[in-house]
Parts: sequence; C-alpha cells; structure tokens
Amino acid sequence: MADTLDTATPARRRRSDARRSIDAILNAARIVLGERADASMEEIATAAGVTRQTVYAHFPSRDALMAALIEAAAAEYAALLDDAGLDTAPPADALAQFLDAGWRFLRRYPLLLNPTVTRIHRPKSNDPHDVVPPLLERLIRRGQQTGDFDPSLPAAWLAAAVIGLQHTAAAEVADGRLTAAKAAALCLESTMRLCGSSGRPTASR
Amino acid sequence: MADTLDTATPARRRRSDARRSIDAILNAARIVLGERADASMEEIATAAGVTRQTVYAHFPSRDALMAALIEAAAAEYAALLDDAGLDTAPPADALAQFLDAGWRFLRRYPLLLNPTVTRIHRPKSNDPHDVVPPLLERLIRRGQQTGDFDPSLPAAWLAAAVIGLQHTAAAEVADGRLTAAKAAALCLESTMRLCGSSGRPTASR
DNA sequence: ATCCATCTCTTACGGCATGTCAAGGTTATG
DNA sequence: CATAACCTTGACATGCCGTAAGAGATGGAT
Repeated sequence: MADTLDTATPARRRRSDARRSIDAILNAARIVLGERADASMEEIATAAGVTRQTVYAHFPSRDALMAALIEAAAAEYAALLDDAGLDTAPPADALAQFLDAGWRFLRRYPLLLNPTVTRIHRPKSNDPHDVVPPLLERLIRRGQQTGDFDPSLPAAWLAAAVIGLQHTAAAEVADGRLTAAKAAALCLESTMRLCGSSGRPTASR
Repeated sequence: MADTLDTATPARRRRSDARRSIDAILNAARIVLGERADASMEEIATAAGVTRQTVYAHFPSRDALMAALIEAAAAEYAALLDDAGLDTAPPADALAQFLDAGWRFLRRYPLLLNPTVTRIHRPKSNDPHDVVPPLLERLIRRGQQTGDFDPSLPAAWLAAAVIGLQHTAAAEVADGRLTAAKAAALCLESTMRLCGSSGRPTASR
C-alpha cells in the first residue's frame, strides 16, 4: 500500500506504469497547487490524467502527497545549490549564486510561496526549510570569517532574513508590484546590505 | 441578513445582545485562529459561547468572518501606528516605533502570521496589508529626504522588505529558534542596516 | 504466446465541514 | 406588556476527504 518514500524502505519494485503515474501526479500537483494551493485531490488527479483513487493508491493522504512533493522539491533545490559552488566562490558571489538558484527554484515550485503548505506537515522530514537554511548559514559564517560579511549578527538569523527577503521579493512579483528582474536586483542589493557586504558581489575579491 | 460591516451601510440598528455576540465571536476567532488557522466554525462558535448557526446569523460565510476580523485588526493596527508618531519623530526613531507597534500588534493577532488567511480574501478591502505598507513607505520616503535613509532603493520596496523582515523574525520566535527579545533586537538592527541608517535609532539626531 | 502480479478504473460508502432553512423559545426595548 | 429582534435547536444539501471491493487492463517474465 503505497509507501511512496517514507524512510529507508527497500525501494519496492514498481511497475513502469505505476512509476509513470506517480511522476504525473507529482508533476500535476506541483503545477496545480502552484496556482491554487487549495486545489482538491480531484483536480490534481484530473490534471495528472488519472482518477482520484489512483492518487490514493500511491499517496495515503493529501498530507502524504504534500510530503512527497516537498521531498522532491528539496532534492531539486539541493541539486541547484550543489551547482552553485557555495563553498568555493567568494562569499559575496556565492550569495548571489544562492539567490539565483532560489529564483530558478521558485519559478518551478511557486506553491512554496504559500507558507501554509510547508508549515502544515511540520513533523521532521527534510523540506527546503530544514535543508536550505543550514547551507546558507554556513556560507554566511564563512563570509563572516573572511571579513566579507559583518560578523556582528548571528549567521543563523541572517540566513533566515535573506530567505525571508527573497520570499518578500517573490510576493511582490506575484502581486504584480514588481517585475521579476527588478525584484531580483532589489533583493540582491538588499541582501548584500543586510550581510554587511560593503560593495557589489564582485567587489569582494 | 447580517451585513456586519460591508461598506457604508447606515449602521443598522442592533440589539445589545447581538452586539455582544458579534464581539464574542470576533474575539474567539482572533484567539482560536491565532492558534490554529484552520479551526472550524464550530470551534470558533463554541469558544465564543454561541452556536454555529448564530455565527452564520452575523457572518454569511467563513470568508466574511475573516474579512470582519481583518477589518478589526486593521483598525487596531492603525490606532497603534497613530500613537507611534511616525510623521513627527526623527525617521530612525519612528522606524523603531513602527516595529514596536508591529510587535504589539502581532502578539494580539498571531493569526496574521499565516499569510494564507490574509491572502485568500484578496478583493480590495482594507486589511493591514493594504493600510500599513503605505504608512511605512511614507515614513521611509521622509527619511530618505532628510538623509537619514539611503535613497538609492525604492521606498515601496524597503517598506515591503521591512515588514517581511519582521514577519521572518516573528516566525523565528514562533518556531522557537529565537526569543521575542532577541528577535526584536535583531529585526531592528537589520532594518536599520537595510534602510541605510548608519547608526542606531537615536544616532540620527 | 501465455500467465500472473500489479495497476487502474468504477462504484459505493462513511465522515466531517460548510452553508441554508424553518420552527419555536428568549430577550431587549418601546 | 407586547412586539420585534435575536438566539437556539434540529434537519438538510453539498463538497471534499479517505476507504473499500471488484472488474478490467497492462506490464513483465516464462
């Protein structure tokens, strides 16, 4: 009965059409929930080209579907951040890369702008909110040690603040008060100012 | 049937017990929804000491109740900001006052930390999200003209960013990662840095 | 080509929350 | 006290969630 991805299940053997259904459902959920976070299971199923019961065959509940979706999102986000060279580039550049990865991620997972979704299934599990902040925190701490960032504010707080700033900027875009380009520029500038970087990203060499 | 507070209705004559019920309902909603934003009408009614149908006698729908609650919140928030002297105090001090009013407001209306609530009934109407940012924006603009704040970033964006920063700080408190006192201090410091105020609040004289 | 396990679909049910309605009792106000 | 406004009870319709059983279709392996 649909164990999906709990934790450390021996990767149960699936038939190809089942795998295809699961992918279609997750993809449909990503898109449909990105537009309306309160879309019904029926809508998601229809968008995926299956019946509602098929969804329940793979995901025991709505929350379980959410969890799997968040899981997939976290994996993609982590992959994006892996390619961003957060640990090697100069801190200010790495920070800009971090934000850039965030923009690409949010364009693909707009549903994560709705904090109600991610806030609800809080019980442990690794969603972006548990995986990403520590990465950013480490980057900020490194910048504080190299003198690129101001060390007078806790790195954990700055990490939360930077992510929050990006959420704010994304919300401004979603509400039509800013274009995506302007929002990204303002967010970057504000982030640098917040972290105490005295100049533009490339000025840190 | 239950116009509650639409717009410019001739203040329909109500009986005193009706007024009492409405107040009890709004108060219960404020508290119950502050703890669990998805609480049912039944729970709210019970907490208010009335039946579910009585709630519907005054508020046609859940969204209408939300709207009335947001309306009341906006009024209280506006009153707090009126007492904050945003237009007279030195900009940096006024900004600190703004944040302080926000903290008091959020302690009374914790449900407004859940953006899903306020984001859903978007159709115009004056909720804090439509009333407060312009006030802050005006304050920031003033600070930019007096030279207290950096004028290189748009005031509207800075206003959104400051409010977002406070939301982030409040979320850190709600999740137990910061104490209320630390969060307020970090939020203030970050806000000043963001707005380009080179010193502490009182250093702007 | 055939068989079996697995998957999907259809149909159906129970539960819970929202919203509506009608009838009858209660309270405030003139 | 009499009336109108209000509250309560009970009942009902709807929509979404979650569950279940059985029939039919599909994939994978022999």
